[in-house]
Order: sequence, then C-alpha cells, then structure tokens
Amino acid sequence: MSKIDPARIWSLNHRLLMAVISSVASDITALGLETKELFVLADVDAHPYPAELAASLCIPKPSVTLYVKRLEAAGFLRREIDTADLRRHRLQLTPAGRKVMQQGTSLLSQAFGERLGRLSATQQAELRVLLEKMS
Amino acid sequence: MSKIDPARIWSLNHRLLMAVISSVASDITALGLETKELFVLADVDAHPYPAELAASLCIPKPSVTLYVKRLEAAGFLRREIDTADLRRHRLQLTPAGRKVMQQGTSLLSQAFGERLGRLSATQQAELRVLLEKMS
DNA sequence: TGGAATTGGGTTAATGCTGAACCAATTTCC
DNA sequence: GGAAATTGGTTCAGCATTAACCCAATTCCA
Repeated sequence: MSKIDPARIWSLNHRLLMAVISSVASDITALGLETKELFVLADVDAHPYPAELAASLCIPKPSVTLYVKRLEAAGFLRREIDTADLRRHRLQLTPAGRKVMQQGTSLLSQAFGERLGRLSATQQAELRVLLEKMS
Repeated sequence: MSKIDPARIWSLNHRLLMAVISSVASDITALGLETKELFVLADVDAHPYPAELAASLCIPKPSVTLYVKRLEAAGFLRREIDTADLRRHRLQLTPAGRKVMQQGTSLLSQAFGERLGRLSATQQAELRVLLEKMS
C-alpha cells in the first residue's frame, strides 16, 4: 500500500464528481434548469436564506442573487421578506420547483448510483460515514 | 442505517471538495496561478495533450486552449508540435512549472489532509480504494 | 489513390460569473 | 439614545468561460 497523498485523493474524487455531473448536465438543462441552479433548489429547504445558501454552497453572494432571480422568474421559487428581520428574504420552493428539483436530483442519483453500484452495500454505507466524518 | 441516496452522497462530497478548494484558492493564486490552471498543470504529466486534458478534466477545449496559453506565457509550460502527428501539441512542464505545481499541490494536500486526518490510516486507505473503484 | 469522416487545436462572439462598491436593516456598545 | 460596526442583499463593470464555427492533419475505406 503506497503512502497516502491527500491531493491525489482530492483530485481523484473531484474528477469523479465532475464526470458524473457533466454526464447529466444536458438532461438537467432539459428540465429548464442549470446545474448550479439545481444545487440551489436542492438546498433551499435546509438553507432558506440567500446568505446561508452562499455559505453552504461556497458560491459568491452575487451569484446567489442571480440564480434566485432566475429561479423565481421560472416559478420554481417564492421569495418573501422575513417579518422578523426586514433584510432577510425567506425562500421557499413552489410545487413546480419541488417537482423539478426532485427530477433533477433523481437524474443525479441515477448517474452517481451507477458508480456507487460498483461498491457493496456495506462499502456504500462506509463511504457515507467517511464523508460525513470529513464534512 | 437509513437508505442510501446517491444524490445526497454526491452532494455531501461535492460540498466537501468545494469547501476545501475555496479555502486554499487565495493561497494558490498567490503562487501566480488560478486553481483551474493548477489542475491542468497537475495533469500534464499524465495527459500531455490538450485534447486529453480536456477529456480528463471535463473542461471544454477552448478553456484548455486558454489555460495552456496562459501557462505557457507564465513560463510554466512548454509546447511543441508532435513530430508523429502534426496536429498534436505535446505539452511539458518547465522546471518552474513543476515547482509551482508541487507548491500548489502541497497547499491542497495540506487543506484536504486536515479533513482526511479525521479518519484513521485504514479508513483513509479504504476511502481511496472506494474512490478508485468508482472512477 | 482520393474523397469523406474524424480528430486536434484555435478563434470569436456571446454568455456567465464575480469583485468591488453600494444601500438598508440590525446589532453593538458607550 | 445614537454613532459605529455588522449583516443581508443588490447592482454593475469587467473578466472568465464556452458554444458555434473554422482549418489542417490524419484516418478510413471504397
């Protein structure tokens, strides 16, 4: 067993994720959604404020503004001022937004599931544990 | 143990990698290098032709053209026409290029190593095995 | 052999993204 | 209370990226 080189693992991992996402990118855009926008949609339930989304997804704030604007225009997102803090804009998926988010997520699951399928069920569970530990 | 959702694992993993890379981005640019350019530099030994780089890194060809042009201008890369196939441009790291690539890689290793350090040596090895299996 | 198809790489015009600067609401703290 | 600092969000100018198209070299195959 050769010595562990963190950058090598990072790179290997990065390549894997990029290959998966670019393999489904066209199917995702066919839903009327950019991949970056899908990430936002998929994270709105957990982080319903733009600033939180930016931090959670490591995206600059102006980009979030832009994505949210597009998603709202597309009818996937609703935006309302938070009554407790008039600076904050609380975001919420519309039914259409939730549906398209689930469809996009499903595409991603299918593509990544193909790779995951090369592992045993135990290994898949182990992988998740390892990733959670590092997160 | 809850059911495995591939998209969830993908997303968890993606977030982890993005957090790591954005934490070192400024240090990397301080080397006179953009992060995308570092990826290219780090892959030149394995894939010495632009088309190979594009495929390997999931980057569009015009982007590779641009990165290579910048890297060559910075003196990190040499480019020569392949005598066997006059269309191909064989790329090669210069000593300066290799040095800066190692420095950049080292920064990435340090940052990701912090996360990896939360795992035991066996778990780190296991992670690599799992990723390689999926690649 | 030689035309069609493929492949490597580049150019350009258009689009996407983001750093810097900004405003408004809130919080801090004297 | 109220000036200063912080935080949420936006705007815009400028840079980064890429889709569409191009050319030249190579390969395929009749």
